[in-house]
Amino acid sequence: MPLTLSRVLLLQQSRSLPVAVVFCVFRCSNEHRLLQVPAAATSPAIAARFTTTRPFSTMARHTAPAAAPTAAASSSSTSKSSTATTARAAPATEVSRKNPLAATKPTTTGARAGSWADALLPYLERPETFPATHVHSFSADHVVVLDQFPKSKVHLLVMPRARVGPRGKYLASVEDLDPDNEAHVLVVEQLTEVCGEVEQEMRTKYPQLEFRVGIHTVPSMRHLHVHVISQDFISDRLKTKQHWNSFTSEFFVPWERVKATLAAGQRIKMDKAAAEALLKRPLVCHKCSKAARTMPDLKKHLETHAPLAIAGSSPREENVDSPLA
DNA sequence: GTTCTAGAAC
DNA sequence: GTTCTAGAAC
Repeated sequence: MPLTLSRVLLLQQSRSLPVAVVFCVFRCSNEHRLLQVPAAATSPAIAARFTTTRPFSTMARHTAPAAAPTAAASSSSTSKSSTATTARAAPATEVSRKNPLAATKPTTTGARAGSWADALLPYLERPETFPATHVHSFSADHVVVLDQFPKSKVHLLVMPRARVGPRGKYLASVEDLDPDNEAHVLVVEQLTEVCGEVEQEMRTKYPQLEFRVGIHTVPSMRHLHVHVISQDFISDRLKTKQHWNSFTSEFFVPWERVKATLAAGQRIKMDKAAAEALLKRPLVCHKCSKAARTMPDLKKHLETHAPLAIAGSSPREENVDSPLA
């Protein structure tokens, strides 16, 4: 039987395969070429992002039918949240097999109901219906979602589920938050706690990665979501200058700053024109400030900063008896 | 000729 | 948010 990613993770989790073996770089069937899995990478959906040559198109997307969870996915329950978080190991249900957008209901925040801007809504309404490839964990108050177009190796979204926005709707963005509203203050406290827990969990699982927690000044998605994103930016889904600048310029606002502003009794008011200008900034490496002419150039450069375990396969590795070379 | 960007459509 | 693609850049 070929040693697939799913099987390796299953064996590792059932303790029948030493962690060291999983950590090794090995070659398997035509399905996968070089496979590098960190020792602690027990979340299959995220661990899959550490597969340097596995096409990301094999992962489920927002707008595509959700894949049924693999055996490995069904056995992953590592969250130990202190806020009654339920780690996901849900079966793929009718809802999750359909296009999530099909389940959206009319909203009152402007854009057409059921549009792409509402793609996060089904996660808020029925987090229990999604497989572990989509929902990391949830409680009555929050849901932690795996971004389906991750711009880094680890990219999650933390969302509040309280319907305390205008007219009893979900909060659309941080601009909805009122520092004088007790329910909103509670939401901010809970979000801060969950974000902290998720960030810590990811730091523990992926000690070679750095993380940032924050929001986009002008979010494209309608429902309030906080990004927990690793700082490698090694991802096939990172494609445009706008993607890059949205996470590496001041367009990305640290959650701590949002929290501090509200704690000072001020509402959040974004300068959208200034923010949009940030997205058009020239490409500059977030680690060493090296300028890049094009996105492909920048992405090549980012590989030089990536931790060894997640960097793309080196020319040397590619030359070692690759079955596909 | 190919690569890459950026704007329209969804 | 993504996809598609015209045309700019090389």
